[in-house]
Amino acid sequence: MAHRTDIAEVAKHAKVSKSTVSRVINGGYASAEVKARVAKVIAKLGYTPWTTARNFSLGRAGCFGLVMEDSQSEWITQILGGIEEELTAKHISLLVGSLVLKGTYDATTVLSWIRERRVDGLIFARPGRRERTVVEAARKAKVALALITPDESFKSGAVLRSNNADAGREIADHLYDLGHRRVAFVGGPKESLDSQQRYEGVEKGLSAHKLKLTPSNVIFAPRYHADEGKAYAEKWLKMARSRAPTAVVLANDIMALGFMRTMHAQSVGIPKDVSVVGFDDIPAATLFWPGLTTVRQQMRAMGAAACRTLLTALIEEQPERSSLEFPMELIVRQSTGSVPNRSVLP
Amino acid sequence: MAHRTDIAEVAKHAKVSKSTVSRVINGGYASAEVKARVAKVIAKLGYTPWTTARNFSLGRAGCFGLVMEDSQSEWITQILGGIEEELTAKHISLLVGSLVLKGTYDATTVLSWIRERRVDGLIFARPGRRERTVVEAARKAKVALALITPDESFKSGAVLRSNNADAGREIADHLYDLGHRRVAFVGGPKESLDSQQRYEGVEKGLSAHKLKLTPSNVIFAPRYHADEGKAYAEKWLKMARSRAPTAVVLANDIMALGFMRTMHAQSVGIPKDVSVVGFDDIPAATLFWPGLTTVRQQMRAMGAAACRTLLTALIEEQPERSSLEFPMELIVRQSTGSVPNRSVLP
DNA sequence: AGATTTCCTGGTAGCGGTTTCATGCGCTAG
DNA sequence: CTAGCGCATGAAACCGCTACCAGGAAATCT
Repeated sequence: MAHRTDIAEVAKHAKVSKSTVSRVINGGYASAEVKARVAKVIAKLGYTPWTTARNFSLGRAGCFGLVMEDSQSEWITQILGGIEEELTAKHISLLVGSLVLKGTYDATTVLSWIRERRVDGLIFARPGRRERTVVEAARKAKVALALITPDESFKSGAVLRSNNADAGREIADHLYDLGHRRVAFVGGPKESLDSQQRYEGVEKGLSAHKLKLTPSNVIFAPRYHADEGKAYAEKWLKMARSRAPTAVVLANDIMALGFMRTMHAQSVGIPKDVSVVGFDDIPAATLFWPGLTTVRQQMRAMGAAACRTLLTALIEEQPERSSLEFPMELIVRQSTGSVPNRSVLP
Repeated sequence: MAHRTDIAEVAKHAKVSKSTVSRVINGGYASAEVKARVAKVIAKLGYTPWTTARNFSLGRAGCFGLVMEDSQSEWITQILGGIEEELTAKHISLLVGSLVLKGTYDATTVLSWIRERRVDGLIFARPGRRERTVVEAARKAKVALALITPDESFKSGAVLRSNNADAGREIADHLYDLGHRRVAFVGGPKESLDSQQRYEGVEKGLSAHKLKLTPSNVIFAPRYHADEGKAYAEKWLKMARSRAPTAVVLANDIMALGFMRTMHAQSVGIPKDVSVVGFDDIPAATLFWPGLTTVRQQMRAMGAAACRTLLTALIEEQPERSSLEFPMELIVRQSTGSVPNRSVLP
């Protein structure tokens, strides 16, 4: 029963046509007098345009989609925060889908979003090789794209990436300043561009101080997992202390925490005996003791920027490719400290 | 230019009317022969109904909204997983909004969802006192409601809650079996029903073994924060070992990790010197050493159930109130162990 | 056999906005 | 004075789908 006021009713009360009301709302031609009168009626009746009808009329979905793997959900809060910031008041909504990878890759959810035209744009957080199919489908369907990824090889959409290289250099400087001369790097999978770029950054940073990452001190783990940190810890424990690295940089926080955890269990002091640096600044990084020195990505800013590019893409034609870089922020906590005495001496 | 096939085109090719095509898609009357013919044409043309148009025609939004505080985002992945499970293939989308509480409470985003009829239903994860306004607004606007909360006092919507009491009892049993006789409980804010129920559960469980939570071993911290765990750790360290609790139950994992971290720093062994139990099973609980014994909420199941109730509410009239309880699962890791020798003796 | 009932189908009317088009008005320029 | 222009307005078309209604055919019941 509860009657719902629609634009026609507003028009009737204000003694104008539907078109005029629509123009007042969306800012078309209208005399000051009419504008005021209509606004008053809208306020009195408590009218709000029905979003679904508007979207339908405009031929759009009024939605952006966010696609990420489950495992990347550490960032979800931050990305969502950034997205919300931009989308609130823009009359655009956000769909969230995680591509849960149950053994075999299944992108049907996102593909159906595209087919059913439920999204006007898609934000991919860290798309991998497997997401290429989806990205390609989106491109063909003229769905706007924003890709949060270090991978520059995508041929369409706006790419937003963190400056891994600079972050690596910053870490190298930080460790050098603390007196470290033997540094190890534990990367993620070889295919991971993040891992690759982080490695190169650290390597460059060290070489600026005439230091090298010797091959024996570099490992690329098959996956980003705490156990890989543990595995390296065990390797470290077997080394002669005089030759063991005094600082270890791991390509993400999970591995770093795995490393620290094992060291803890073996009573190796951090940072007394070895300093540790991670990447990503996941929430758990502060909960640990010692707090993990790590590098934070500007996920919030990237989420917001992704939305802005999508919004502009809805109006203007989206350019073939665009690229935007975000600096990372070194967060120094307690897991890094001065080099142990044993290694200051020759 | 790219022509988009609509239902009329399908109708033309199949030599039937639009209505018939619609019926074939949505399962109305249609002869087997017609069904087959239409299905064939749909497949050939690659036709998919446009969701926005359908929603518009059906007078709905085709969206549910998820509302949670930033601080509860530990659960977001699980809840999302459960929701997706239910919503995929149901042609309903999900909006996510976090009510970021910037000093003063601001619910405008969600209120605008309701006003603009952008959601058919709302899922609240742990609504607090402040969310009552929004819940009330939703009720008035006939938006379906699902509330994941231990609070039974909401007057409308489906309430989904974890069985904190049983979980508390299970913890008590577990600790008793390990030989613990002096147990402490660190709760969250007094107003937190979760905290309250968890306390009562542990208390009941212990009393079943003729044990008591003495008032001196019970604390309710002003907030769920790692520092509160730390504060209790400091208190514990000051106690005479012969009288200090041999096991500490903290009302959430964050506090538990804060506690463990401080103990670590003071070289108190866990579980050698004291056992620790948390609540919630946040991701970091496994990363710590020792792994934290904790209780897991079935967030995934609750998210899924929330969707199901909302979906049925869209069809039938939603009942005034309903309530559903989910068991919690005790996850025994390494932070709990046999009681230290010192306290087995009288 | 005739009267219902059940099944199948097409025409048409919305759903609630936006947008195009035609028209009218008042002003300025030629 | 009139042509031309910019602004203001209303009528009507349109977006793509579903729902209602009417009518015919087939099956079932008396």
